[in-house]
Amino acid sequence: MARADAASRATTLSDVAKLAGVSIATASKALNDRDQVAPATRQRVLAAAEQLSFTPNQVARSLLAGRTGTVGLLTSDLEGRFVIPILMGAEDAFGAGQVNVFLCDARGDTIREQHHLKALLNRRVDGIIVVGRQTDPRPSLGHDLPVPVVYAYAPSDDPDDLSLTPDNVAGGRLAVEHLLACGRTRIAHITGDPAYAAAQDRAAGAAAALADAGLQPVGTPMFSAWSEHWGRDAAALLLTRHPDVDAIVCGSDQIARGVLDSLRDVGRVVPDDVAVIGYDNWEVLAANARPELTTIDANLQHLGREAALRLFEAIEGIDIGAGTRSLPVRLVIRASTIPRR
Amino acid sequence: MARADAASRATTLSDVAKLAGVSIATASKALNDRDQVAPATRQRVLAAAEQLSFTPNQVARSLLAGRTGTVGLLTSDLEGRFVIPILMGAEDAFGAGQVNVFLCDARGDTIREQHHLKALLNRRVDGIIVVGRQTDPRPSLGHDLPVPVVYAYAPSDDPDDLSLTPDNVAGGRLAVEHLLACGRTRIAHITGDPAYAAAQDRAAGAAAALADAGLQPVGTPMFSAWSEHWGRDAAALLLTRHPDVDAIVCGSDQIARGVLDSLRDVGRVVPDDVAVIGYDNWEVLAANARPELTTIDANLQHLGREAALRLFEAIEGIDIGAGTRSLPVRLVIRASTIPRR
DNA sequence: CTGTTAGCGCATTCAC
DNA sequence: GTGAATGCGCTAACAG
Repeated sequence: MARADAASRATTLSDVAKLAGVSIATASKALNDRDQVAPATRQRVLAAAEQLSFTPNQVARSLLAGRTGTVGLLTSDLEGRFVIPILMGAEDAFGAGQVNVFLCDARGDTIREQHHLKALLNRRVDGIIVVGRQTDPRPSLGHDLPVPVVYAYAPSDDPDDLSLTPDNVAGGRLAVEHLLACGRTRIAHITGDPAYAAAQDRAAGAAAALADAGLQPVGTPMFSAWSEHWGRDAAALLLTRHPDVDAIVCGSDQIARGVLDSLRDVGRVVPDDVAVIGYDNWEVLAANARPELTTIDANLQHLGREAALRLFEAIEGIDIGAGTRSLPVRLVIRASTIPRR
Repeated sequence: MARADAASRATTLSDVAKLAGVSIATASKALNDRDQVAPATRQRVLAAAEQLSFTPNQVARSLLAGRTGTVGLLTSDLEGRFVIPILMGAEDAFGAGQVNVFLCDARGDTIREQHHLKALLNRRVDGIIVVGRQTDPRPSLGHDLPVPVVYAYAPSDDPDDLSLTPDNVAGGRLAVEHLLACGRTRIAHITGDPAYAAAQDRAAGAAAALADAGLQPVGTPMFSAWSEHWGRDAAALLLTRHPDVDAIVCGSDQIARGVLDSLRDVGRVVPDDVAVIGYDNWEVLAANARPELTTIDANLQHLGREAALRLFEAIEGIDIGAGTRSLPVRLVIRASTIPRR
């Protein structure tokens, strides 16, 4: 196990000052590039610091500055595949600078969330990002907090908060428009739990795009679960009722995998007979599908980065506004909609 | 956006003391349950603290105590599905108590790792957990650190460090033993990249279990990529060469999914004709497979929790020992090895 | 240019 | 019991 001799406390500024033969004030100035110090002494101090491998105690600095250079990342579920890229993006944006991230997983429990919130505040974080696991609005943390808050993925239910969420309506629209561009006209929609805003929004976007093109959807959107199983069952049902379908928009990559499976079972060739498009661009599912799956990518890492940048601005005192902003999504084209050359 | 009136600094202990009409020393004692304070005054202080909704500044406390109640979680890749449950387990073990976690993603870059390490040290974390993405040994952070370190998943290459890693040999063995118990005797192995210790260890465990049973493996272990594609190709090849195979141990759930796919293509019924077992218990893949996939679960969340607990002990000054400890894995039985009743 | 002084917010001696 | 003083490590005023 790694544990240095506990006797030797971390070297402190006064150690450096002593070694350099100056006061701790001058040592501080020298190390912080303040200009009121003679070049020679600065060199001595720097050398001393180097020799002792001195690094300033951020805790002391934080206490003095009233700012810690830390932010809290409050999430509801870590296992969800949505929060991870967002978290990466945020860590990315921050990590580049001088700020570190406190990760707190509330496990979807309000009590625990409050507990974590309080802990973060006690640690004097400079700001907080709240990351939800659905795009449905979640309760606001309120406005009586001493630090700014940005909501990512799950928007706050309070329009006075700033929330960043992926544009699911645009995603649904994008999917249909791609299929239309591929020459499809008999387009059906199989998606997940109707209680999710994500399901409703994507369906709405898809429907709107169809309407804009003067087309009717094939059947009504089929809602149920976000699972591969449902994708299989739904596709089987769909093919019986509407054998003339030539494209299926799926609410998730999981569903799309199930759909592909069923299509293969009944001998329909993808994309020649039926084109299939997923949602999420979950690599392990989309890139390994047969054929590989065209899908919508919500750009979550970018979303996380944006949230971090906005928070950073707010911390700097800049007004970042409020409301829920829908961030653009993008189409990832693979073989399930475009035949290979 | 949420930002309280910046004018009102956070209420401090002296505010409470003033309101309660006592010195800040007594206020401190009252709030910290020290016994040298009259019940009446304690009540007054508590009431004042409540009224001002006072919460002690952890930064100041940390500076004073020399301990921050924070730990660093240094990981190489967040997107890897291995680090997430470990991270959850650690967050879990810590979150219950009074410690918070700094998350640092080094993106697999040594430079960035050093950078983060330094930042964590400057923030005076009480300890560090290093989480790798493979079970291959990784470079030690060294022993000249002022805080204890525990390595999770990827062990340190230095035997003087404490490392916790899943027991892949036992996993391979467990898989084969289960198949043997199911009455299979013609067992093949399809796995991933041979450069991974995980692939080698699992293969070794499987081979040992076969040998113990006095059986020969069907063909030699097939190594290549950790992908569904490879699973399909390998299974197809295997069936041509060894049509009499009655069970396949797969190095990952992804590979197993590909194997299942190929088996279905050629009309082999799982598990009746051929039993299939995966590795990782990656829910989205295993639970949605046709049939659902029996697999090995590495208990990563438990591993994360253990790492956190060991680190905590080390912080408390308890000797946690050193070396690489392999933590037990478990079998998750689903329909791909046991026919449904 | 340099050093002395004064805190940041809190917990802990020690007198009273 | 209570409160004045001390200091955690550092930076920002000043004064020299």
